[in-house]
Amino acid sequence: MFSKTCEYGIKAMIFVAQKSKQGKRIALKEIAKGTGAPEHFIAKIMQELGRKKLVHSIKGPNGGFYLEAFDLRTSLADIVKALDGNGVYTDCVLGLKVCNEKKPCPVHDEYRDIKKKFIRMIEENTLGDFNEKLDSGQFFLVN
Amino acid sequence: MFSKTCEYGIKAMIFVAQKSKQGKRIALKEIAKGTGAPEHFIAKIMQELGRKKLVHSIKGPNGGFYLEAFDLRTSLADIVKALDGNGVYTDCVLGLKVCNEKKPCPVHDEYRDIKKKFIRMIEENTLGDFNEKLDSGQFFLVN
DNA sequence: ACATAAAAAGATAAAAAACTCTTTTTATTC
DNA sequence: GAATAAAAAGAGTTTTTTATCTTTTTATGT
Repeated sequence: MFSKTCEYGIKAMIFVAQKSKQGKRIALKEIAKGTGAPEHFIAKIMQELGRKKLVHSIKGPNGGFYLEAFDLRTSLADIVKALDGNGVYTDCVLGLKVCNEKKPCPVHDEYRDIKKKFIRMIEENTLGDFNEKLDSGQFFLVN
Repeated sequence: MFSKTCEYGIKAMIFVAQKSKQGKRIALKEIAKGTGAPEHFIAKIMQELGRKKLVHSIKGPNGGFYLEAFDLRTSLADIVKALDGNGVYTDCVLGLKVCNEKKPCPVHDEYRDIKKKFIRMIEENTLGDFNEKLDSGQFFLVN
């Protein structure tokens, strides 16, 4: 579904969002531990998310990654688009280059609805939502 | 979503099903052309599908791949399982090792319904269905 | 200013997926 | 039974993804 890069990225953003709420900055090492991602790999991912302004960071002692309150409005879709591109929106399930309403692939019609729901899911779930749900023990991020 | 291997495999099976209906055997070269897959690559894929008995073949002149009437009951899910494994059934969208009803990931509940629909889609669409729909011009397999 | 702690950047390596080439086996037809 | 046509099998290459290692830059506290 998502690339490993994207999976790690999502987990990391949720993790940072959580800690960030307490006004803390989080070091790569902690993010790696907290998400189960290899440290240097998650470093690259955070850099990319940083370039795309989805997360912020400060170098040096007491530095680390953090989110502004503002950033809690970031949706899963934003992260996915930043790391995996727009494939979720544009690609045919069967990988056909030509597949649209006029020239539908064998499952195009049936998939339309599924795709719509999936996109709604990633667009409507924000880091802020996850923070709240996590507080109330409604879900877990286990490795 | 699916691996390239799987995408090619699905297209190839639909293609063979179509031709097979006319009692023809189809050579790799034709399958490659018909699906846009590299010939030697689709060869490997057909071999694997052959081992798993989803398609049959005969060597030598006038040989090629074909399906029995029986095989038209093969579903997309059968092909996906043969080539990509059971990930679609078992894996968490976020790639978490632990994600279930007791320890749900952040989008587990919402994804449950989507997954269910997706699985229904691949299980209920068979090669036979595609043959029929194709005959009535309801869909296309373009590259 | 210096030591230190952290991220950023760059380069490299390992693993997996996608793709290709060559040889062997099997069936067919003449 | 020789020539031929096709798939099967095996080995190899390329590309992409995932992961690691090293160096540089930047900020902080003393």
